[in-house]
Amino acid sequence: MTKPRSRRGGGRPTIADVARKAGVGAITVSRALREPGRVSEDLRREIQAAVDELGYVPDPNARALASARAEVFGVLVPSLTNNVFAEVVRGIYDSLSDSPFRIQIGNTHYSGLEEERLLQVFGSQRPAALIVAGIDQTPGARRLLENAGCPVVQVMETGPDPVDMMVGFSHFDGGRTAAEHLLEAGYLKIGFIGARMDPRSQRRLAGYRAAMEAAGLFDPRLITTTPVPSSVSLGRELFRDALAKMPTLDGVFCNNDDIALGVLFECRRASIDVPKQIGIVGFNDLDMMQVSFPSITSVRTHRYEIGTRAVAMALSAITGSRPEQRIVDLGFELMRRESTAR
Amino acid sequence: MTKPRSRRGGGRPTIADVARKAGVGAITVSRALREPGRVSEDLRREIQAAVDELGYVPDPNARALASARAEVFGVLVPSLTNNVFAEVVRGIYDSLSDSPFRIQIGNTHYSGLEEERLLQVFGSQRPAALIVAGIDQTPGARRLLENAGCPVVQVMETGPDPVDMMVGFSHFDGGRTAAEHLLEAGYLKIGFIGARMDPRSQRRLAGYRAAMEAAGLFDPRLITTTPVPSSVSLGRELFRDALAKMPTLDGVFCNNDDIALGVLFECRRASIDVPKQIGIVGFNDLDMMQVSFPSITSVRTHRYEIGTRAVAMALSAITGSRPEQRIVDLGFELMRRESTAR
DNA sequence: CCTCACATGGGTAGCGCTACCATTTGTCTG
DNA sequence: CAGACAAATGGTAGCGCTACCCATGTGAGG
Repeated sequence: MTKPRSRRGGGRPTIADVARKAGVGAITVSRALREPGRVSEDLRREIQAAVDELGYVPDPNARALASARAEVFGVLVPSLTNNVFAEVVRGIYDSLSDSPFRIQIGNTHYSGLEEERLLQVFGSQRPAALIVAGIDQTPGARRLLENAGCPVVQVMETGPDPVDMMVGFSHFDGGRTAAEHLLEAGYLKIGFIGARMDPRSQRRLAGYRAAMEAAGLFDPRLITTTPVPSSVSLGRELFRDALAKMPTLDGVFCNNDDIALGVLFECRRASIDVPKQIGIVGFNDLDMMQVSFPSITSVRTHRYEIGTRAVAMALSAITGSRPEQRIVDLGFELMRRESTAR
Repeated sequence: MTKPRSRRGGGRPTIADVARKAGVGAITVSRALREPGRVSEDLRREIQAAVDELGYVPDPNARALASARAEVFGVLVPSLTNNVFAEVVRGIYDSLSDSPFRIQIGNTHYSGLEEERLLQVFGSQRPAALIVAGIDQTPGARRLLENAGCPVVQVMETGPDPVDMMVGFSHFDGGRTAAEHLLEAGYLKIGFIGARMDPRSQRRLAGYRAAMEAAGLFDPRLITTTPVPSSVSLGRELFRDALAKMPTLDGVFCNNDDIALGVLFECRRASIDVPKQIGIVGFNDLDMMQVSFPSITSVRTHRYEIGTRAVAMALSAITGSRPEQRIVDLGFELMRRESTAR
C-alpha cells in the first residue's frame, strides 16, 4: 500500500526529510551544513531548525561515497600501550576533537607486513590524511603511502626522504647526547641496555656508539639488548645480565625510561649506589623520572607536540596550503638529575 | 568521446571491473568475497584471480551504505594514556585483528557530555558494536546506546543494570579487599589517596570506607583526593599532604599504582621505612609493582582480558547467538608483596 | 532597454556496493 | 517422466549523499 519509507535504512531521518521539512532542495541542506556561507541567512536558520527537530545526523558513509573522501585520519602506531605512542595519539586526538574528522588507529605491532596490510585497509576508505610512526616503511608500504592521494605525515623521527611530511627528532643525536653526558660526568664503562630494538632504538644505539667510539671507550660487550618488549621488570633482568657480563660497569644508557627504572630498582636492591657506583640515563623523560629516588636523568622528547604538530601540518595540507617546512625537527632536551650527579 | 571510466572515483578498480574481468555478475563477486560458500569453487577461483590481478579492495563506505551496517567497532574510553584503558584497548585490537572489523576509538576525557557527543557521531555510522568504559552513562548517552541497534558492551565495571552486556569487576570489593589486607597486616591509621576521582575510584573509596568502618577505624581526615589526573609525581605530593594532615598515618591504599609509586619514592626520600612505618597498597598491579624496591602490594585487575572478553561477547551477539551470561565478572586478585609485609 | 556578472537555489546523475527477487540448471521424488 | 525443490547466478533498484551543471533573480553597466 504505502510504499515503505525506506526499505533498508533504519528509518533514521535523511537529508531528504530535512529538505522536505524546511521546504528546500536536498542539495541546499547539504550546502547549509558544509558551506554555510553559500546559503542565505534565512534558509540556514530554517534548515537548522529542521535538523534539530528531526535529530538529523549526516551519514558519514554516504558522504564519503559521494564525495570520494572520508573525513577520517588514519593513524598507524606500533604499540598502543607504549606510553610514547599513547602520548602522540593523545596529541592527535586533542588537536582533532573540534574538527569533523574521525580517527582510526591501527596497531602494527612493530611489523612491516602488518603495516602494509593496515595501509591497504585504511587506503580503501580514502582517508583525509595518514599519520604513520617511523620512517622505515617497507617498499610496499611506501608505495601505498605515496599513492594514498592524501597528506601523509611520518612522525617520531626525522630523516632525509619524507613521503610527504615529517615531524620528529633525531634519535641518533638523542643517543649520542645521553652517552656524552655520562662521559662528561666521568663515567667510563658505560653500557647500553635496550629492549625491543626497533629502528629508532637502533639509531639511539648508533648515537651511543658514536659517542663511545669518539671517546675511545667503545666495547661491544657493553651492549645488552633483546627483541622482547620493554618493561620495568625486563630492565632489571637486562641490567643483571649486563653486570654479569661486565662487572666493572659504571654507567648505563637505557633505551627507555621503563628500563631505566628497572635498573634503578635493581641497584637499590643490590645496594649499588646511584650515582656513585653507577650512573643511569633514561630516554623519553616520563613523569616518574623526576620523582624517583634518586631522580633519573633522561632525554626528554616532545611526544604530545609531535601529535599536535602532525595534525596541524596535515590540516593545512588538506586546506590546500602545504606548510613551507615539510620536515619539522622538534628536538629533545637532556634533563640532568641525581642519577648522574657524581 | 570515450565516456570517462569514472567521473569522481580515483580510478581504482571497482567490483564491476572485477566482474567484467572474471566474466560474471557484480553480485557474484560480492558474494564470493563475503559468503564464499554460496559460490561454486570454479568461479571463486576465477574471481580471486581477477581480484588479485586488479588489486581490488572493496570500498567500505559503499559497503556500509548499501548494507546499512559498517564493519566498525566503536570504542569509548575516558583516557588514552592511562595504562589501564590502553590495556583494554590492546585486548580489543588483538581480538579483532583477524576479523574484517575496523576499530574507532573515542576519547571522552572523563566527560559525560563528550561521551554523548561521540556516541552521536559513532551511531551515525551504524557500527557493528559499541564498547564503552563504565556504567555511569548520562541518561542521554544511555538512550543513544539503547537505540544504537547493535550489541553494546559496558566494560571495566559490573553493575545491576546493563544496557546490553557487561564485562568488568567490582571496584567496591577491590577497594575493600585492599583496606582489609592492610588491617589484617596490623596497620591502623590507613589513609586513602586518590587522584581523578572518577566513578570507579569513588567506588574503590567506598569499599575502603566500608572496611574501615567495619573495623571502627574510619576517619574522614584519612582521605586525600584531588580531581587532577593521576601521576607518579602527584602521588608524592598527595602523600605529603596526607602526612601533614595526619602525621600518625601508618598505611595508605592508593587509588592506583602511579600514586603508590609516588608514595614509595617519597618514603625513600624522607627515610620512612616501608613496610615498617608505612604500608602501601596500589591498584591495578602494573608490571613495575613487582619490580620496585620494596615491591608493592597491589590489586591485580584483568584489563587485557576485559578487552578480549568484550569483543568475544560482541562478536557472538553479532552472529546472532547472544551469550547466555550478559554480565561477566572477571574479578581481581590481591598480590601481597613487600610493601605490606610487616 | 538589454546584457552581463554574481549570488542563490535546484535537478539530475551518479559514488560502489548489496538487498531483494528472478532465472536457470540439475537433482530428487513419487 | 512430470513436478518439486534446491543450488547457483544474475538483474534491478536503491542506500544517502554530493559533484556537476543549470535556472532564476538581482543589480550594475552600457
